[in-house]
Amino acid sequence: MAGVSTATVTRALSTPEVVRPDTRERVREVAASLGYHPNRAARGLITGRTGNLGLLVPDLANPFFPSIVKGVQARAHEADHAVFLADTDEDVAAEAGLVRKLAKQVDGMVLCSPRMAEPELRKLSAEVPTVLVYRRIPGVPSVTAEFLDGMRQAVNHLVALGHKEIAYVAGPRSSWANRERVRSLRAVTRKAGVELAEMGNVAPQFHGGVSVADRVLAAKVTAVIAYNDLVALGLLHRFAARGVAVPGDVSVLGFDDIPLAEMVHPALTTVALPKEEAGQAGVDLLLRLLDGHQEVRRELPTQLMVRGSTGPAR
Amino acid sequence: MAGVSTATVTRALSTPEVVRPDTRERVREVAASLGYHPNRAARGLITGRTGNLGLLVPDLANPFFPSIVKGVQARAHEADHAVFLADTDEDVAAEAGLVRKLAKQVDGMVLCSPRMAEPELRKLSAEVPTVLVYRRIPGVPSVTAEFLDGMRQAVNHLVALGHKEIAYVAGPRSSWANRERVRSLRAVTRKAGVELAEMGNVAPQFHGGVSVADRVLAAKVTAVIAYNDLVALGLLHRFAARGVAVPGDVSVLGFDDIPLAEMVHPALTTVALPKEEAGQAGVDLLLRLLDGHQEVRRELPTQLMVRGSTGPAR
DNA sequence: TCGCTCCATGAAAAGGTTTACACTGATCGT
DNA sequence: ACGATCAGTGTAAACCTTTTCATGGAGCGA
Repeated sequence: MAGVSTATVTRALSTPEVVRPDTRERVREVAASLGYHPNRAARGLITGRTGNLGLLVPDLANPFFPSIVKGVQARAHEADHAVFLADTDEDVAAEAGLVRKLAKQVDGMVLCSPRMAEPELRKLSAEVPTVLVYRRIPGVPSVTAEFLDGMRQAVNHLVALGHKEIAYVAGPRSSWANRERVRSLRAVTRKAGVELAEMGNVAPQFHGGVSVADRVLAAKVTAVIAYNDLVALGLLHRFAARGVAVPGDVSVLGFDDIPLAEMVHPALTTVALPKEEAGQAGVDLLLRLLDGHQEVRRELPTQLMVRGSTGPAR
Repeated sequence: MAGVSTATVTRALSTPEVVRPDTRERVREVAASLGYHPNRAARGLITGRTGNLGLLVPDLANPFFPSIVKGVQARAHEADHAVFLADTDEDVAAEAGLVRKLAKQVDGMVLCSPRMAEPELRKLSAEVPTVLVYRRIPGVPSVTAEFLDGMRQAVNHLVALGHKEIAYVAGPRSSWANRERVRSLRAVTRKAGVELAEMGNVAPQFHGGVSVADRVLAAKVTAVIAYNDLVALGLLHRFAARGVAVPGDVSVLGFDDIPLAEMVHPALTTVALPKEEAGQAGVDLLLRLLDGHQEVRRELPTQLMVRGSTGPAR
């Protein structure tokens, strides 16, 4: 319709600088008037790039993840990539299979804090360009946050309030994030001369916090740090039911800063992890990886959000 | 490698019954040992089916939607389809564009309560097979819930508790769901002889509830039904801050039954809408639509969840 | 034994792009 | 005025499947 060959059409659209300006404009106008867009499947066939990214999350119902998905989504669309989403429903066994299935149709994958074992994950990352979000494995590009610094802020805050004995409610043993948090917390409390009572491991969910709340009280601590906000909310819930005042009797501190943290009463003091930013950074790293660059790792800052659930020690 | 042509390979894998059993097995073994899987893009080129579905949600940060996404996701994977996710960030203007971009790469789209204007939506559904979730438009397949019945349960519950004057905090004017809820609520309250005070419209979010809470109190009602749970939680938050007892002074009732509803104190009484089920049903309808069946509409049941935020009228 | 049917398989086209290569005409230097 | 260069464009192959059509051989009835 523009009186040119298909080759010129393709050039006018994807490498505009090589066609004469008037031809280019004509082609583009006709394309627009026809609503023509190149078929991505056909293009992928020859370029080897699909323009699609895969994103894997363990459980979208955990409010931590939707924010990450949003970040990935937004950044990917900016870069004109579409996003395949897979939710494993915390099914570790299914994870690898899902990734492999998706791998065929994408240029690369963003894996969001998978529980998968390290060797498996490493193998996967050799098969398909992969970026890890909130998990770190040597040699695999990853986005994480400064857990150590976050913990330091949290503990310093509690110390400043006069707390000397702190409980930590641990998350799943197989979770990398939990191991990191424990490690950071031990280091920080040792340095601060604070006594640390570890308990758990609980499921990283509301009911996990509910189930461990009574043990926390029995430990006679004046403050408790939870693996994440959901667990902290579970603690708050059970404390309220037992008539334990927060922060009067015990201070509660979470991790993640999910939206709910602000909505409950008392609002939850928590260490905010970058979520949308992490998703965006994940996509950035992945796209750069696809372009041959080899940026290995990015570590984002954390920020203590002081709200109502922490106060002076009893 | 199996000593057969590509044609036989494709047959052995996709229409096994037409090749001789021994050939079939040989091909399959070789395929497995090579880790061969047909390239979906190339297949799509000729079959016209991509095996991909598109899913559009207005805001993944609204806890109502992740559940739906999970449902869509799960059902799609069962049917061996992958899911493209798009989050419009409540940007109505971008919605149609996003859908059109995605439309090229998918067999069909599940549109989750889009704000888009009806004519636009109708046009879109002519361009690409479409199923609407939580929105109904004549002639377009859709999945909704029995709002009227849900409202009846809610109002009957309040009436049984002795409430005679009820406020409704409306959601966005452009939202179909809001219009439905208002319509149902008016019908039900009229029949029950209950006085209805409507206020709003507010954003369907926590801060929407916070911002309207004082007006609700000023209206001197004994119970309030919120557009959705987030708004209800906003109300609870502000009531708590003002020292208004729930349900002592005022009963609060939400809509949706998002996970948070159970986690706050007092736990929120709410009308549960099927979420995962709606997502699954959406995929079911879409797949059936793609097979030429024309199931037009599905309406799922709702269920009042009585929790702590409602009690006898003051 | 002949001809027919039917089953299993192969050859080739088709699907919508991109890209290597070839070609044309104009510009430039001499 | 001639050849070389270069910009702009077209031709055709390639990407990886699926599917239509053709082919060959076996089985069967007469």
